[in-house]
Amino acid sequence: MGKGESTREAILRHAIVVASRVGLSGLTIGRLAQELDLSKSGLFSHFHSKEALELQVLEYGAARFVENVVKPALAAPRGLPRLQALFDRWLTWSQSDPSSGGCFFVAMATELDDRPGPARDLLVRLQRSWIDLLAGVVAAAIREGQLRPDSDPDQLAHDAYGAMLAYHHASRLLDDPAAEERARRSFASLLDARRTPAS
Amino acid sequence: MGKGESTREAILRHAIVVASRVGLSGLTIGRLAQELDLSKSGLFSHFHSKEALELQVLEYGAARFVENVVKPALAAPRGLPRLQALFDRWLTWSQSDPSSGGCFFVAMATELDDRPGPARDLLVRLQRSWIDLLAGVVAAAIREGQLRPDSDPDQLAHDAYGAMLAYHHASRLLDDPAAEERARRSFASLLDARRTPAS
DNA sequence: GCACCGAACGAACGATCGTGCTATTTTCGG
DNA sequence: CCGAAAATAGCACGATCGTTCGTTCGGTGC
Repeated sequence: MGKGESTREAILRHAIVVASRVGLSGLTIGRLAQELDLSKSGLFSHFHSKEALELQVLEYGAARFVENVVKPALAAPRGLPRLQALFDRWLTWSQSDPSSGGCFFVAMATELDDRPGPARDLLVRLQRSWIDLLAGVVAAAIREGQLRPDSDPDQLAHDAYGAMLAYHHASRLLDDPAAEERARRSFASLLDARRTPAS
Repeated sequence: MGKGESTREAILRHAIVVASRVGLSGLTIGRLAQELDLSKSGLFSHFHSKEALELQVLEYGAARFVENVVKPALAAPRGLPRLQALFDRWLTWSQSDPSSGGCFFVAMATELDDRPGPARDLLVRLQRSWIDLLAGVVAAAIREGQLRPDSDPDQLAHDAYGAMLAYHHASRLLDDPAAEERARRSFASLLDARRTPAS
């Protein structure tokens, strides 16, 4: 890995933390340069435009999400255990180090939902594939006979996302100490309502 | 209502629409002035500071929410009907006119959750009182014997908020045409899981 | 008719935004 | 160890940010 590549990664790593807190529009070249002890132009030359920086931040975030949430959870046996592992990792990711501003993608989702452009398009693709992944694991759990066959995988994926968003809201805005417990309860209820009697 | 008061209200009315889309930080004095055919300084003189403008926008949004969601729903008989009316009105409010950027408070919540200051403090108070109101109506439904007595009102309020956030995400970011249907289903499931056999 | 006041305007401020140029330094293969 | 290439710095630009100041204009009370 050349020098340029390593500083580029350092930039992106820090940019994610900043963007989680102040959004992509609040993510400033000047601020980024100052906090990383670089010159504005030196940092800028890695990306050639603000928009390219934003896209790379999104892609880097997605890569980290796959690395820390998806990949480890896929080690769990398919069906319900894998679904539970995904949710657990997801929750852990949302907490992450306290310095980080919660789940990066939650912040991006509400910022970009009204801002057309390549960044929004990319985020939509990423989020769709994540929800589809969730729904796929749900479908597997149905095939395994762990969830009732009339369960709607997309609806469950949608509701699981809602539980995460509610957790984020309660935890980060309202400082509710019971937020994590509530999130786990929400998710457990979603599963219980669909569980087969046998399982 | 004097001249000043009426233009101040026109400013706030438009500011809410803008802020729903681009956030409070994206809400610019210059932009606001341009879109309302005022001079920057003329508009500014109504508020004396950007922060005061932000606070008034939040307060104005809260007043509109109470007017359009809370007050009409309180006309429904207490207990479950009132809870359902609140959710229905809430959903309608989130859709509102298509020009508006979805639920104003959803946008504010994720923007301000990592930005300490008076604006965040005010928003936290507003959101807490809204969730407490929801929980109160749930508690009434329990006393009425419509929901099982072991139901946790705070958890249900929390989950209802999650359903709204998931709706917002699916509808505004993912352009999911089934978003509204999913939101209604989510909320119905929340109630069904807690309904008393008799009701 | 004169004094006053609220409302709005135009111009300017320092700061910061993203973005180009041109040097200068640093890195690294031969 | 040298020279090409990559990485970074320095400086400047037009635009826009929030904010301040002095001024103008229409209306209202005395």
